[in-house]
Amino acid sequence: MGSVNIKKLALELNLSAATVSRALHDSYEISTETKQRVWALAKALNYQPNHFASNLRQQKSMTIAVIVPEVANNFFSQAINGIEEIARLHDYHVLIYQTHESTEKEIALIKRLLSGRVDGILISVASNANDSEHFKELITQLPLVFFDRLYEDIEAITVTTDDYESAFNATQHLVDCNCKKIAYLQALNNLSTGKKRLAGYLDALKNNGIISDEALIIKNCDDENKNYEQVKGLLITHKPDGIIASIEDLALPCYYACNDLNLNIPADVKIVSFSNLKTAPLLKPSLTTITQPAFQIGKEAATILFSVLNKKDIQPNETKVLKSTLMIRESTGMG
Amino acid sequence: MGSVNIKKLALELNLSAATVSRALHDSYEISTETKQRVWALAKALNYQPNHFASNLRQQKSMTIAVIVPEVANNFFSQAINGIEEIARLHDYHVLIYQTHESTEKEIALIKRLLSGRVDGILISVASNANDSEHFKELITQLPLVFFDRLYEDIEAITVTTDDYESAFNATQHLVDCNCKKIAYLQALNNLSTGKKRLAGYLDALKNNGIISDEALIIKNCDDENKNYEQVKGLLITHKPDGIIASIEDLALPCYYACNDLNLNIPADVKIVSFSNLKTAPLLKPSLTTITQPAFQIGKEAATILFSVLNKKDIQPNETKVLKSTLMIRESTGMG
DNA sequence: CTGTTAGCGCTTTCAA
DNA sequence: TTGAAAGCGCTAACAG
Repeated sequence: MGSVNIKKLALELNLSAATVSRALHDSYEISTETKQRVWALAKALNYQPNHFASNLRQQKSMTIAVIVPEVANNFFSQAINGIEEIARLHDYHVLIYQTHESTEKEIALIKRLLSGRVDGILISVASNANDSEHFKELITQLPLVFFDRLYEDIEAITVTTDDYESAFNATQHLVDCNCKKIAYLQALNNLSTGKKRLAGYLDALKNNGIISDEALIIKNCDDENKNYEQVKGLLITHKPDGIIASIEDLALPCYYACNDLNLNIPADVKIVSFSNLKTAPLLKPSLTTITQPAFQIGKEAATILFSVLNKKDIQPNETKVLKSTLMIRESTGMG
Repeated sequence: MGSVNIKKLALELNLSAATVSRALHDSYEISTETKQRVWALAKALNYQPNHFASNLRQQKSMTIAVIVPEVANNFFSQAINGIEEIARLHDYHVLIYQTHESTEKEIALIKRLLSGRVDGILISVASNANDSEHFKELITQLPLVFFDRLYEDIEAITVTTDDYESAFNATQHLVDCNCKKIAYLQALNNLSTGKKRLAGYLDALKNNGIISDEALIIKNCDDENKNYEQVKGLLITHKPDGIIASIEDLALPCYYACNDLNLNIPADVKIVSFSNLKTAPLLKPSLTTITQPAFQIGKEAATILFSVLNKKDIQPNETKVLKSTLMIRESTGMG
């Protein structure tokens, strides 16, 4: 709180506060000479504008909020990176909040944000999503863009990836590798993201005349150990020769379980996972991944949000779908 | 901007704005009955206080800033996670900024933050640190805590890990594994973090009667490919049997180079890296790591910052040093 | 081109 | 226990 404010500058320069304010904003109404004087003194005294005052006055905050389930997640941290880049371009600040996959925290957060604290929101919703009620009011009050994870019953701007197609292609890839029994590790069951991935898997099977089997579909749960036990049980009981992990965290138990059961990847069982893990190629053996363009998604979502904030004409339910990349890395499993 | 404000509540309740404000803050001066009425209406109309107005008035922002080199980094994203947890406990908001390892961006940022936008700052400085001048002013104006990466010439509160000891122990570990020629991949050369790690390595060598060799020390550069080439060159020319990577990103070129040169890890060369990579145990072969308690560091740093904000008695140069963990994972290199 | 005035929404004296 | 009034720092309308 450098107590040097506009009033002080005005006093020192024998000008009015209004003139100083205008000069600082490089207004066309102010003479070059006056501007120079103001700028010089502002610099000399290291004047820093008080954002709260100007926000209060202008009813805008030059701040956006990003709400994600977790920051410590390869996808989200990269997306935030992209968002941050665009925000800086617009001289905006970025508030980051985590829901830790809890809708309750999401609701509490959104309530807090309705106070005009931010001009817009970028959100990827919590996985235990059930009730989208809290968004109904929100979207009438604040520009909002959903990225990656969204509520289907809310008409809003969304930036997602080709979840259906990429799961479909991944499954087809396993079929092409002669897998006969392809299991699926399901997550985000409540969200369109999860539903589409599952649908892609199921349709790809059907397309190849393979009858899907409920027993080959494992539902993710919060407990890491339980996930591990489930996958291990699956491998023992049903001996699948292919597995699709619908989120990164579910690929890990596959590796551990295969190791414990002396199963060879990919000789005995091939694994494909949705993942933004940088070191996927270095895993033992390399993990074949469906990689979402996280950084790009962040950039796109932020760009659209700023278009709305700047009143560019954007459809209120504009949807952008980016492409994921299937990175096939099959090794013999011996190396 | 729910246009329901204190004035509106006051009008509706036939009270003055002052009374409503006091009631909302549960002031002892207000009758229970009035409080009840105010709370009821506030809830009914979904009143949300305007932070900017109250911040302006109270000269505090209920917001802290976190400045990190990158969000998409296993250490920093986990640290942010810890910070966020503590901030929520105190009902504070968290602004996140990235410097992308550029001191210039750091300086620009800090200037922006001097406007009273935040009540305190948690920072891990950019790696090309050279000039700490911009902090000299900052620390006189705002409570600030350095975590992990700091400027040595600034008297400030710091939360770090045992960089010297952990590098020392890692080197000793390699010596104990019969390594005779231990290389070091140096990073963060300008920072105490990097200097201490290097010193730990050098002292451990000396302690074992091993003469250190400049040629075995490779300096990190921004270019990934160049790092790879350097490491490859090191392996070809000097054939080290042990390598310490002082940051996670430098472990990767080791893996790639060894692979290209048909060198077996750890049979031909053992690798230890500072790293917070969750999948380190799954790498081909497993990576032995020095893991910093990132989440804990974030929590500690934030906790100390809030102690300062709440005027608890804290030494102006309190330093906290947490312990890293050496996670040894040696495999035959055949699996 | 510059100044005057008013007010953003809230909190805090001071007075009743 | 409540109200009136002032002001945090800034900017926008209006006037000159």
